[in-house]
Amino acid sequence: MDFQGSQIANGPPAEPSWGSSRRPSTCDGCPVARFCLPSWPHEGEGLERLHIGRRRLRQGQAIYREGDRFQFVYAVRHGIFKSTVSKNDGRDQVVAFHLPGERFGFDGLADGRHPTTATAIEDAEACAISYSELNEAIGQHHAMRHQIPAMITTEFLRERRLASLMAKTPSDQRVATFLLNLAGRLHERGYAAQDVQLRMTQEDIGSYLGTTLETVSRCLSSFARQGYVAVHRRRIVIVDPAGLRARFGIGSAGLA
Amino acid sequence: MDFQGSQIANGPPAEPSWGSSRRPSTCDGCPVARFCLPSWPHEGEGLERLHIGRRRLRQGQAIYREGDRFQFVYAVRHGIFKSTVSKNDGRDQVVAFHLPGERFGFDGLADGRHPTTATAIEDAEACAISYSELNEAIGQHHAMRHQIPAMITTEFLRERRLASLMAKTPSDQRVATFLLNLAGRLHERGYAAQDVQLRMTQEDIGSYLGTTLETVSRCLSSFARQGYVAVHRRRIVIVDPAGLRARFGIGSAGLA
DNA sequence: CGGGAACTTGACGCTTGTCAAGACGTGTGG
DNA sequence: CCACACGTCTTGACAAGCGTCAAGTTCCCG
Repeated sequence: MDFQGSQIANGPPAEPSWGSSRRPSTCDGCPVARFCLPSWPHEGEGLERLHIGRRRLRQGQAIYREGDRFQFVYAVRHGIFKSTVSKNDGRDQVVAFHLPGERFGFDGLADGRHPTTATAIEDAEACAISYSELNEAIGQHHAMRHQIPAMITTEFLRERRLASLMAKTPSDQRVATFLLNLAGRLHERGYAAQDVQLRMTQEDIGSYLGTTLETVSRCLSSFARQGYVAVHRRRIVIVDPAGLRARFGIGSAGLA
Repeated sequence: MDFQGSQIANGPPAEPSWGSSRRPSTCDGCPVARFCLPSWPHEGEGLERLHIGRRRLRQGQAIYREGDRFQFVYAVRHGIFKSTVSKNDGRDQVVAFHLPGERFGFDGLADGRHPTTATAIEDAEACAISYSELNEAIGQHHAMRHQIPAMITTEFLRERRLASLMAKTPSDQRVATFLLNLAGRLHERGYAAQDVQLRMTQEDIGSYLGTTLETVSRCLSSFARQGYVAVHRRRIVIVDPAGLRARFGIGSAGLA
């Protein structure tokens, strides 16, 4: 059973029927709208006038690059994106993964330029929302005055947890936390909770977790030997999530 | 020469005379207003109606704690604050230091509760700004629709740089980056660029950098042996900032 | 079927965390 | 005013975790 199969067997529920078309029309029928939209005002807020562009990207293509002018914020429609910064030794450092329904690109707000490069790690699609239009909506719709800052903060707190995770934490615990968190986020999105298909390379994971691909590989092998998981290339079945959690003292809140 | 002395000799310039009292009256005569206020609208935006409370704290006192309801955002008037999260092993992890003129507390926006504890690491004073009032101002004043999100983003990007710094970076480079960045931030605020008085313990620094106090101490000793700095207890004179920067390939942008 | 990317596994050595002892400065109480 | 205690920092020795290098395997895609 590959990822496609898994998606069909245990994929996102059928799209809810929104009834009206109060939302941007592009969002009707979007399978992840319930993750992307909930923090937005729903009813008659005029949000349907927002222009939402679709961006289709092939594996490895960047949606914006470090230094690009900030114009849009993005929401993942399908596929997975990574945000990277190039370090002074020339190599890229992964600072975040973006799953379907998650938003990214806010980092450009600080000074009008993106400090990161956002790349599709597989064929993917994202919605581009003009920030200036979104900004106008803030003035017109009371509810959004709080929603936008909350949205930004939510996305950034994910990174603070990463920074906190990497401080003085053994690498096996980092990998375990990463794995359980990824499974949790995918589960929220309707995928099997214990059946994770990694879409990123171990090099990306290592970069994200501040370690090397060899260490990631060794940790996964070790988890498999101890019976916590079963690994078949990029497909990972978490046989004993509770045990893994207990082994490393990981609460259900983890890295996001 | 202690920190007080240094402050007098090379302290913040005399307070600018703002002329009008368009700003919140509390901000008149605030020595760090030019760092705290610039991203706010200045002229006739009605901001003078904001209620800004002063909070005086003694060393070690917390201004808010993990789990507290989010009501205010804060600006440092003087002194230094740290933000910490308690890890599952019971120990605290420092996630940020807040210098005079910097703002903190936005992390409560995501879900209405602060995920961190903010503590004064020395006798300090902060301004508390009601978030709901600030939020109202967004609706009324066009310029602020962008300023608030930009402010939030700026403060959070500082943490991303930390996360990025800690990934696969040797500890001496972390300490060097921390030192140069702290010196830079203090310099912007009118203090001597090469004369840093650490207000935090080495344990705090170690926690912040994901290492131990012993390693921090060893790095500082090593820098001193190599002639980059001169260390007298908590006072650090950066004798050769360019050399230190070059030694570790640190650009002028660093950890914030 | 061939080539390359991604992954696995082993061996070795350095970095750094841990434990421990001692020095220094500061505050407190007799 | 001195003595003591405590917090903070320094330094050393040792061990372990993990990064690096290297060789080999599997899988995917052309």
